[in-house]
Amino acid sequence: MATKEPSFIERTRRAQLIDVTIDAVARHGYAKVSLARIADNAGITKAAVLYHFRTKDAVVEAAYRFVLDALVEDVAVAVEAVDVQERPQAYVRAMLGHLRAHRGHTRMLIERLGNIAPEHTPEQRWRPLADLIDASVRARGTDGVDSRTLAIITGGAIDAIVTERLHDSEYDSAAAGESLTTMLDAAMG
Amino acid sequence: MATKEPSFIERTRRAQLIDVTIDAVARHGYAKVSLARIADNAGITKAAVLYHFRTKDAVVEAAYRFVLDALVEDVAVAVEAVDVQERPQAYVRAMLGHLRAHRGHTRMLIERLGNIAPEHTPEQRWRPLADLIDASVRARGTDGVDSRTLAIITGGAIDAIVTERLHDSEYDSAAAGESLTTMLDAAMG
DNA sequence: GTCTATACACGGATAGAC
DNA sequence: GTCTATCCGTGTATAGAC
Repeated sequence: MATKEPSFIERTRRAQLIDVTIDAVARHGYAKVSLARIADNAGITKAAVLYHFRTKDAVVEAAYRFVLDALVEDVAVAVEAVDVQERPQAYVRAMLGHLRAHRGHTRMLIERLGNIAPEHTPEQRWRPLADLIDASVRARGTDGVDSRTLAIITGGAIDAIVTERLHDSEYDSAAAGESLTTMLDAAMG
Repeated sequence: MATKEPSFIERTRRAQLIDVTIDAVARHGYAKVSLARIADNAGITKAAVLYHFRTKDAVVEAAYRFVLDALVEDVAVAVEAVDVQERPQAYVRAMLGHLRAHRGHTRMLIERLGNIAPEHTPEQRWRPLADLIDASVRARGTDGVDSRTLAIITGGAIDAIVTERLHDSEYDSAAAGESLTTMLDAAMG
């Protein structure tokens, strides 16, 4: 039972709305994005926006999804390009690199990741990295490593580095990433 | 010229409002606290709340301040109780310990720290720990350590550990703290 | 000095006109 | 399929009761 194919206008409008929403969040922050602002920047009325999305949150969620998918895709490619032992470090570098390359996406991602969305458990955030860590330590022959904690620590550290760079564009997030990978490497034995 | 002494009722009401606000945030999250809810839980009207505080944000800010002051005080005592070399580790332990002891304060703190308040630069967050790290490495005779980055990484890691515990009260944040202090110790040379 | 009543502006959501 | 009119909730300002 395939759902109805969306029309051309439908897809165009949704893409446009996602685009202006990402922009609005980058400019004014997650909390201050109003439906009116999104509608205004898209050149339509509030109700017209709510025709294409059920609620305002759905618009923002879609924009977040878009940005997140780009990140996940990018990181996945980078991670798979290297040897199993080096994947956790590649994860860190790819994450920071992607956000440096897509500065407009940064604020959206960090402000959302910080918040607690009912439907996204924190596990979804650390599980992928924890799996990479498990595989890496297995390949190294080390053991006794708590991959969950290591992934949580590393993820939090990445957030903090990115946040710092968002406020100070002179901050060298690549160098910070190297410090982090070094610490991670040592912790994995 | 000293500012006017606040009356008994004034101090009592403010304390009560701060209390119900902390509770409301712990229950429903930072974003969903409305002035109406605060007023309701305190048994007065919205306007009465705004008599004691200029705006809704001022109420929430005061509640945040209250919770933050308790944390800072607690951590400062713990840090000063130990030797200079061990202070960064004591900072981590005290931070996690305090949040374990005041679970009702946790959500308030992390949701606020995540957000970007215009008046609070991120430096205020990492500077104290960076100073402890600087003093510690000086005492150890190590050098070449980027204390800013190390503080940012550690602070982000603490946030992530606390967030995880907020969602899974079975999670052993003390053990995670030990992993973190070990990593920090290694990074300081 | 402390509070209630009321009124307004704005944001989000819905019903129904076109 | 798109937008107008409208409604409800939230934050804020003012007047005035006690």
